[in-house]
Amino acid sequence: MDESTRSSEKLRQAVDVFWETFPPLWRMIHVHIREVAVEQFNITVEQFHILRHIRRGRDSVSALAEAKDISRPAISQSVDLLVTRGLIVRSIDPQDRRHVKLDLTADGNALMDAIFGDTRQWMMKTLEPLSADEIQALTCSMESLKKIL
Amino acid sequence: MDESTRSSEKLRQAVDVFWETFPPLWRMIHVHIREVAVEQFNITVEQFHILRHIRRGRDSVSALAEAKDISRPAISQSVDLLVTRGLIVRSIDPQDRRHVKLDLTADGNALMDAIFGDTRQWMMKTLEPLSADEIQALTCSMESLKKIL
DNA sequence: TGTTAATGGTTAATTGTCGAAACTATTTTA
DNA sequence: TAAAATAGTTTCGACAATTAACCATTAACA
Repeated sequence: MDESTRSSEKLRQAVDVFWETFPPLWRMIHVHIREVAVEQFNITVEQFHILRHIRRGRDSVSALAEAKDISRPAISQSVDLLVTRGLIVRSIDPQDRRHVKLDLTADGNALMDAIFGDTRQWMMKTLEPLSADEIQALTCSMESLKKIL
Repeated sequence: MDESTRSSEKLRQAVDVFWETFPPLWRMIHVHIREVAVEQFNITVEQFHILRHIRRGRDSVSALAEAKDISRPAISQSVDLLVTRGLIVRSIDPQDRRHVKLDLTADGNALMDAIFGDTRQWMMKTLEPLSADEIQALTCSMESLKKIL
């Protein structure tokens, strides 16, 4: 077995273990967020993700649509709902009057703080069984993944 | 700073880098699967996930509903569609006639083989820039995550 | 400079998916 | 044997997503 064959076997192995791990993990997180977001704050998980993106600086309908890979009208409607809920505000950019800037309100920020705080607690609790080395390896792995995205 | 404070800082760090990495990564995968599943095979990503679960042994409506955390009627309807598409078959378990066993048809299996093959190729290509050590660390991390789920 | 194209966003109409409630059928339990 | 629990489906209402058409603004260019 030559070098490249061996390394491609490793790759394949990584991909396979990925499929056994990521989907259930993501699902757990999804379920947890839903519990907090829906039951405590009465917003859907999708709305949570929109708020999350706005908080991270995606401040227009187009940017959100691109980030979430759904249509602009769909975003526009969700934004409508979140505006009426008082969680975000629209404001027109004087530099480019086509651009409608989106920002979290104080309420929106407070809600996100609460959900993130809660989720972080939960995730920390979930990861607690791991050893310090495993935590370290996990962090490094994610750093290297982030690098290639 | 005592021992437990330091380790909880590490945990928090892991959680934070997680949030910067996972959602965009998952989105990329989602987009890729959609490209293959929708454009080549004309099924939705959600349908793909149902087929994936069936393939992995979740062979009843209830098991799928539990695994995906959505209602049984929703699953039942999706299953309906996939049956009419000829991708899965329902069969009644003679041992327990309430239980409707779900199985992929030859077509369904072929479709999943194709999507998985394609996706694996794509993921391997995506992970290729990583060094052998990084791949190794990634695999280990996912093994340890799998352990605690 | 004035027309055209591109960008950013919304509205309207349609489709599709999900969930709750109600139902049938089967099996388990008391 | 009657009641309860389990497995699945059907119906119906609510919500979310898409496409097409639209308005406003800015950029491109002939």
